[in-house]
Amino acid sequence: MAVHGCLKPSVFDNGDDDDAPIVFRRNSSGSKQSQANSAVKKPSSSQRQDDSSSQNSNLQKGKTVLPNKSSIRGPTNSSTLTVQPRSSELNSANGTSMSKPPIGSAGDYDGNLDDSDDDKPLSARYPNSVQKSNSSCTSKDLSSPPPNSIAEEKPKIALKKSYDDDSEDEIPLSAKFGVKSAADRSRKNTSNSNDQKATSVTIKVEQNGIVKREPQSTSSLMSSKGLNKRPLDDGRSARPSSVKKAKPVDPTKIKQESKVKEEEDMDDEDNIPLGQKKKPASSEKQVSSKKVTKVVSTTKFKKTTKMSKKNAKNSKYSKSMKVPPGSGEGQKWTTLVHSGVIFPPPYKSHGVKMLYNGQPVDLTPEQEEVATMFAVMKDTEYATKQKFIENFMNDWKVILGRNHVIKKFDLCDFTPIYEWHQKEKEKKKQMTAEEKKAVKEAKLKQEEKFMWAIVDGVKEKVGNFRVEPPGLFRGRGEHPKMGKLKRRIRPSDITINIGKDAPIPECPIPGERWKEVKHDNTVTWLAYWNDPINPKESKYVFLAASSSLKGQSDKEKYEKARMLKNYIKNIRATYTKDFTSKDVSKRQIAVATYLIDKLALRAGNEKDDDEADTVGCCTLKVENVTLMPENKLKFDFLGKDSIRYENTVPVEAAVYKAVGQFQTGKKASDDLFDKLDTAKLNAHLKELMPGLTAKVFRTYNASFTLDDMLTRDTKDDNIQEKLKVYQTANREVAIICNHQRTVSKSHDAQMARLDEKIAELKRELGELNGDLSRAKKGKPPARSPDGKTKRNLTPEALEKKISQITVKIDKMEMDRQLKDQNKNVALGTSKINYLDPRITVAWCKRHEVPIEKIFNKSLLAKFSWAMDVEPSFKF
DNA sequence: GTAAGGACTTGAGAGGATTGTC
DNA sequence: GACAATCCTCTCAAGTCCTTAC
Repeated sequence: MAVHGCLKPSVFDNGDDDDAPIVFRRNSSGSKQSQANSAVKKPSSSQRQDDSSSQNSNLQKGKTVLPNKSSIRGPTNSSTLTVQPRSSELNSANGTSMSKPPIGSAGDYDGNLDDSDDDKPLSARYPNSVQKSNSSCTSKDLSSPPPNSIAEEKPKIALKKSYDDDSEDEIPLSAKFGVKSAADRSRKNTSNSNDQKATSVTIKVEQNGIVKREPQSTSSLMSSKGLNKRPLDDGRSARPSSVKKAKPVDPTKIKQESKVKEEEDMDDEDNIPLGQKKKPASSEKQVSSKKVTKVVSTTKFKKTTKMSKKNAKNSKYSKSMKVPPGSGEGQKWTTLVHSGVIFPPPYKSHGVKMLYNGQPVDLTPEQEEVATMFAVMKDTEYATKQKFIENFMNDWKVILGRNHVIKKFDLCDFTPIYEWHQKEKEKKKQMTAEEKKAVKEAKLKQEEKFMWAIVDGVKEKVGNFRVEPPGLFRGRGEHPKMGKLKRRIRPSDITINIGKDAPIPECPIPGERWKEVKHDNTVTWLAYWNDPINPKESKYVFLAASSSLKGQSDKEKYEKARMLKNYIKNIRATYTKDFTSKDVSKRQIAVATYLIDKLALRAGNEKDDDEADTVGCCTLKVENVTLMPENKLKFDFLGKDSIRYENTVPVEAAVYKAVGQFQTGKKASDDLFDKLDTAKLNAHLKELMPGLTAKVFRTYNASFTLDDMLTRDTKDDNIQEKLKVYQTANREVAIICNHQRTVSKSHDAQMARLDEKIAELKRELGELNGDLSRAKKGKPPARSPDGKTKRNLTPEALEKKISQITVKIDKMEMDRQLKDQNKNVALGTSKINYLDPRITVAWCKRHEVPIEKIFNKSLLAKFSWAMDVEPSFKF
């Protein structure tokens, strides 16, 4: 078929852009509430998408999947997915346009035309049916190299390479892509400037033997309240974040182990597939890696962490990684001082009596507290859920005691307490500004000491120093434990982690004591307690996102995703080959990896029965995937947070066939990948790239898409236009990652108001145009609709006014469109977790966009480590 | 080999703070 | 100044992935 016929596997890929990229995107407007709400008032989401597609050629030409049945997670959960081509392909007639900076330019990461397509997220690579419907692709094409007609339009070197690829699956990538070293150099040039900066900071650390502040430009962002920041490359960076609870180091062994470590690294190379072993390594790079090995080898790593370490070694940042004085293996800090945690205030009885069977009932403060927990949730959807009510009643009855009059939920009337609560809320709202300020200051004063920790002499913000108050568990989706009482946490539940020499935080509740005090410097948590709902699980108190420890970890995450770019071609070749493997396990791993790569699915760990029934890739059930005509797969399942994932995508014929095989003879509720779990999948991925796990693909896909779209679509426009480009790219990523949000209750009203305003402006514009033509004939303006006489303006003044109103209308219409498009897409999550901030910072620098327009104060602090990136940075 | 536990990241939503509009 | 819209921060649930124990 035309659709899948164009889906060329990477292994047959000619390494070029001829297989025009698409993004398998979700139609945001079809998501969640929109299906329920917008159907009447507006064209269907899919229609809208299509409508806009005709207007906005950049992103909107796609094939729309029909909206699905009603949402599962309340009315707000479903999302309609649209298979959309990326604008790059649309901008080029034959799909060869995935723009890249010229080879050797500062922004050129690989500088290799042949790799240009391989570097792309898979989701960005395959053409869709619409795009290629007129092409001559047939199903036969699936296993064949692309037709020459396409390849011919490429530079010759690319064409030649494509056929080399076909025949050289077993050849190391480095051999296949000898040109790569040039690209490496290019990348080196790009990134070294960053390294140098980081390194210079690190050297100072070493020489002084003290912790040094971050470069001025970064620290100034953090300097509010006199917060000092530790540079990220202060040495801890040498330790892989995955190293946990490692054994103490014997300093006498350090030198010896250093040597052993190097040898081990070399041995390890044997275990790495040939393709990666020598792959990007120019000799220059290898030398630098060796140096790093020596430096970091003062730390003894367990075998299992070596991958991570090698990962770090490959990272450009590893060059500046030094172990700080006094640190050991897996060590996260040397000294740690903090004040522990703050507890919620004890319950204060309000004395308002609820009704039972119409009669007021007496409750003890403890009983009343739980009743109040339920009463204040009266307005929420939870209060109507049977499971929630059932769990609440079960736990409340324990507190009420066997002999209490309250037996049945149906006879309970919580309204008096609910009304009391509403009044309290209103009272709070009615407080004067001064009163509110006073309350805020009092709270701040009380909490100030808990807000900070001193880590290795540097003051760092603590993330969540407040112990969670008691309440009713608000599990998401159809969580079997929703409504259960989350009891009050006491000091005796809490384990404190603090430096050995630091004063142990005073227990704030007289007569009680901490459960335990530990001095474990291989972890970053300051305190934890067991979750009362899931005692197997813990709640941790960590440093804030802006802390250096978190920043370091963040940086490593993005470097790992960036590294995937170098391996992706080989990985795709491997799984493509395995689509047809006789070994079912291998075939399942191949298909699962393909789906994770292509659709940015989560790994999907096994879940217990007492958790919400959600799935990820490895836990997909047969019923979650439907084979559709023309080699399409329809996915429909509840993912993380019970957010519905709905998508219909064309896949390669081999994948389609394999999925059909995996389903054969199984029940709807059986696992699609019965031979697979996340451990096996990740173990396999690690064979393909050090430290690679399923979630790295999400980061890679997201960051790559952002970088690509920003590079491609940013023009020399005004800031507003540039910001629009950024928001569009951000949105694209959010859709790929399935980041949804509930449509605001007032959305429709807001839209209506905007429409009104636009209509009013248009009416005004019409009048002005009439006045202008009258003015040009020397006539006075016509009376306004309400009969009033208007000022007699000159044609010039009228033209100016017309121009102003036209601009206003354009802006308003643009705002309206964006608002409607984004009504159910959450942009924040990807910005916080998936988009390498260096891409944003570099783009802002290149295009003179104030970074504050993109990152708020919190994000600026969180990403302080990325602020010094060179404008030429490429993901 | 696998289940359980531990340590972290990712995620949506609530509600407060700020900004815009009239 | 009042109100609405938007932005931002905080909260805590729910994931991932690693280590440990058996």
